[in-house]
Amino acid sequence: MSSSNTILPASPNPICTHTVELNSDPLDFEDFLLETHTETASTTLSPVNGGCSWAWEVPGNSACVDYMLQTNEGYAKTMEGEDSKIAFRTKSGVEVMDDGYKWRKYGKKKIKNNPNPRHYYRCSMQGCKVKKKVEREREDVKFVITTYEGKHNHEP
DNA sequence: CGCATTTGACCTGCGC
DNA sequence: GCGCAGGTCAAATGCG
Repeated sequence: MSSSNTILPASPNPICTHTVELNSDPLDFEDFLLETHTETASTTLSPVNGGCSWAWEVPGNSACVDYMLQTNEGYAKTMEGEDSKIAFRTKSGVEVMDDGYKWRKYGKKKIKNNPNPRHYYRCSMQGCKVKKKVEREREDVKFVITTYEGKHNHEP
C-alpha cells in the first residue's frame, strides 16, 4: 500500500467498503488488490478518475460476484455479459469529477432514506452507452458515492 | 442558435 | 393486482 494514500474504515454502504482520498498520489493498486481482495485474483483495478481515484473493475466473473455476496462487502458487483459495474466512495466537495470523459446529465431523483438527490449521467459520446450515478452520502455529505455502469467504447 | 441542464411526468421492476 | 421506489424521457429553460 502506498503510504501517501489513506484507506478509511468501511462504509455502511455494502458495496463501498473503503474510501480513497482524492488529490493524493495514485494508489499502488497491486498492493491494494492483495490487501483487500486476495480471493479474487482475477479482479483488476483501473484508474477511473485521471489517476487520483481508483476503483475496482470486475469483469464478468461469477467468482467475484459470489465472494462479494457472501461477505457483503466489496467495491462492485458484476452484471451479465459485457456490462460491468463499478462503485466507489470518495471524499470530495463536488459531485462531478473530471474523469476525462464527457457526461450529459439526464436525470435527478430524490432517493428514499437520503435527503440528497441522486444524479444520473450518460456518456455524451455517440454510441457509448456508459452511465454513471452520483449521490452524496446521507450521514456525511463530504463523501460522494459514484457508480459507473458499462464500458466506454472510446478513449477519454 | 445549438447544445447542456433542469425537472416533473412517465415507465418499469419488485415485494407484498 | 397494487403501490412504491428507482430509472429514464422529454419539453422547457439557460447559457456560451
